[in-house]
Order: sequence, then C-alpha cells, then structure tokens
Amino acid sequence: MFFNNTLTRKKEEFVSLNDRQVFMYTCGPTVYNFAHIGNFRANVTYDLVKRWLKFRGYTVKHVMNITDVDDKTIRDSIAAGISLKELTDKYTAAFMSDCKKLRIIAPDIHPRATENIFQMIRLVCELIEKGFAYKAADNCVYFSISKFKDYGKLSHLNMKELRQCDRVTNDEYDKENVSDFALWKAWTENDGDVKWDSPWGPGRPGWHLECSVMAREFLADTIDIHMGGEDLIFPHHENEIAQSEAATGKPFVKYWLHNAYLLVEGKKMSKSLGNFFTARDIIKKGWTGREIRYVLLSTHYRRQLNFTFDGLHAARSALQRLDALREKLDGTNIDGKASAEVIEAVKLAREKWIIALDDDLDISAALALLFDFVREANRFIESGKINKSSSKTILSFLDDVDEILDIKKSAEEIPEGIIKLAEERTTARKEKNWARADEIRNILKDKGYTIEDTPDGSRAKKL
RNA sequence: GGCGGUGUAGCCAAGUUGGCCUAAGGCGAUGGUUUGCAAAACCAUUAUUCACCGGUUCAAAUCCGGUCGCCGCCUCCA
Repeated sequence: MFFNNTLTRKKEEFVSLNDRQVFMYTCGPTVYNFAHIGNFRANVTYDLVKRWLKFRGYTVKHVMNITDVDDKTIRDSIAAGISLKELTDKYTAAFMSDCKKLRIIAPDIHPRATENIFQMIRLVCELIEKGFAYKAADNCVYFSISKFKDYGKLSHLNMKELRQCDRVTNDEYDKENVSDFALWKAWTENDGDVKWDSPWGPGRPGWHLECSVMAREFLADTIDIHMGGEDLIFPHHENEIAQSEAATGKPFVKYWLHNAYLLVEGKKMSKSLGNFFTARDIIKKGWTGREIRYVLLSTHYRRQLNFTFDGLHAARSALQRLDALREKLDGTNIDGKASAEVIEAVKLAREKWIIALDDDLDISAALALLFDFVREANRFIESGKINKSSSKTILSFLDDVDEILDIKKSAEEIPEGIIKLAEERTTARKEKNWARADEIRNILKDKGYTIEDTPDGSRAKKL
C-alpha cells in the first residue's frame, strides 16, 4: 500500500509503526456553524483512508478533535447571547449528524478542546521548560520557531524568505519573531467569560496546541497517519510538528496526507459568490447523502474537485446503474448456466480493485474498473451466463466494494398504500386491463412515485 | 515575489519515469433491444486528438524551451 506523503513529497510504501495497529489523527471541525461541503470532502477522504486500511487488515484507532474554543466560536456565542458550550454543542451535534448522512464512519474518539485544557497547559509548561516557548509582555505564551531547527520541513517554506505581508507587519502582538505562534492566548474583553486559569494568567489555548496534545494523549508520541486539508499544511501542521517534536524529541507523524480544496461551479466557494453550500443546503435541495458522498469521493483526494450540480446529476445516474445491477442479480429471474467466465471476471476485477486503491487510493482507476465490471456483468446476464451461485459471487464482490465506497442504496420505506397500488397494477396488467393499469400509474405519479414494471411485477419507486 | 497544483471529448475525469494511447471511466447525446404504451434497464456509437508555439526522438498527451489561462498556500480557512 502506498501513500503520497506531504512530508517527503513522495509516494511511499505504508509500513505501520506497530504491526497491524494504525494510529490515525485527523483535523476536525471548528464548531461555530454548519459544516460546508469542503469540510466534508476532507472527512470523506479520512473515511476512505480509514476504510481501506481496515479492509487491508489493519486495526485503526482514529482520533479527531472538535475545536470548540477559538475566536469564531467565542464571537458567535456572544453575538447569539448563549454560552460557548451551548453554541458548540449544537454545531457538534449537527456535524455528527451530517457525517452520518454522508455515511462517514465516526472516529473512535472525538475529544473536545475544552475538555483537554489541563493537558494543553502541561504541554506549554513543558515547552517553556525546554526553552522552546516564552511568555511575552502581553501575557501570551509563544513558541519560538527559531529554537526549533526543523521548522518548515513539512511546508517546505523558508521562513526567511516569506513575504512580509500586511497582516504580519501590522501584528500587534509582543512576539520576539513575527512568525512565532501563540500557544496560550491571554484573556481579553472580547473573550467574555471564556477563560481558564493558567500559570500565565487567565486565557485560552492557541489553536495549534490541541492537536499536538490530543494526538499524544489519545494515541502516542509518534503516530502513523495525520490528515487534513491542504490549507492546513501551513501553518497549522507545521506548528503541530514544532510543538510535538520539541516536547517529545521524537518524530510526530510518519505519513502526512492532505486533500486538495474544492471549487463550486468552477469558483472558490464563498458566500458573496452565492456558491457556498453546507451539506444540509444540498440535502434540502433533494440530493441524498450518498450522492454527495459519491461526488466528493470520485475525484482523487489530492486533486482539486469541482463540485457542481451537474456532477450531482451524474452521480445520481451512475449510482442508479449500480443499484440496477444489484436488483437484477437479486431478482428471481436469474437462471442461467454456470460459467467459469463469470468467476474469472470477478476474480480479475477484485485484483484490479486492490491494486488501484493500494496505489494512494487511486479512486479513478477503481471506479473505472468497477463500471467496466458492471458492463461485463450486464452482458453475462443478457447472455444467460449467470446462475444463482455466480450471482452470489458477484454480489459478494459488490458488497466488498461497498465496504469502502458505501454508496449502496439504502432500503427505502415505501408506504403500505403505495405497495398495495403497485400490486394492483401488477394484477391489472396480468388481466390486460390497461386502462386501470394506466390509472394507477397516474395516481402514483401524483403521490410522488414512479412505476417500474419488472418480470417480478410492478414496483413503486420514489421520484 | 516565494512554494505548489493544473489546462485532455458537450460536461466531469484517468493517463504525464515516451511506444499495446488508432487516449480509461462516469454523465449527457444519438441509434438499437426490451415494453400493451411508457418508465426503468441493457447493448452500441460518441476525441486521428491531448491550452498554444517550437524542439528532441524511429516514436510524445507524456521529455526540453517558450507563451497564455485557471487554482491553492505564504500565520489561526478542510
């Protein structure tokens, strides 16, 4: 299995640190609002990596932080006149519910920043003791990047050559070096009642700190995989490395994986362009979680993804083709002759599937082979080469594929009355009572269902 | 200015350590099969061409030089 490692900028074979156990940490959401589809691209990517590792026989322990204290959560809770906890609890729950809709497997542990303040203070103390951090005149504690000689190794940025842009030079902090970052931020009036006591006075932790602390606390000093969006490479992940490695003296992460950003309708997603969407916005427009999941999944994670409504339409059609094959294989009219050809085709597809995903999650190759296989299977069905047993073999392959993609149609709840009408149509058609059959079709259409006539009878499907 | 990505059919998107590429796969479109009529489904067809110009080579989407376009990061945005 190979992953493209941001740290080395190379595709490397994955070798876990502890036999079959993989420690994986992913950067979670800041819970001040509903998460947007860009956030979910990242989470779908985490999900894909995790599922593939599990499929390949690893046990994965996955930790993802919930950032429930920062400038934005504080700002918005004050604006809404509610407590920080009230605000962040609401959006944490919303995030998890959205993830579930997109069929993202929940992390094993999702620690909240505010529940690990003590450990964060302890790490800051450790960094001060070891000479990597200092308290400034503004009562904030900063990490001194000049003390950490590997600083910049992940982002490959040369700090001396960084452009001195306005927001840096206008900085009002009392830092020794403009690039030093806050480990602990002293309380100000803007923070309202959000503060914790510390050896440096009341305040709150810096954002970067929580990931270093939680990865160490819930996983280990050195972990296998750390993931996040490409925008986090610098400064967030660079700073995590600095904090963690300065404290432990050990490498923090073996494989850094980053997903690319997404565009919406070809443009960067922004509220002013009107192309800013949360997952629930899209669900409200009538798209399902699995359709969104498929769109987010179907472009390789390191490539920029253009999220469009055309893409959602394409996803819907493609998924329906997959559904249709399953339905046919499950149907009672599968009654062909046994054929070694079929078994061979499944075997080949399975091999290609593993080769594709082992290669840095090459989803394009994986989906191409899947649809090649779908066409092949359809031809087998048409030519009567599939019997009950080979049909099971195919379905079991499709199930294995779905262990990773998780795009299978969920059983839809068709109301009793609708089923009755569909059955009535079946009878009417048997009796060649076309008038009644057409009438029922129209009734169902008004109720939002379409009719599919199969050899097994008429079936109602939600429009 | 620094670092990185990218430009392939109507749309999305593989392929970029050169040669089964006379370029995967998906959507769409068109034709056919099927159907009481439909719908759905299935099958088939759909880029002599890979942003543009020039070069290297027996051979280039793939290498080299140049030009143009788009996108991201450069201190708290996945």
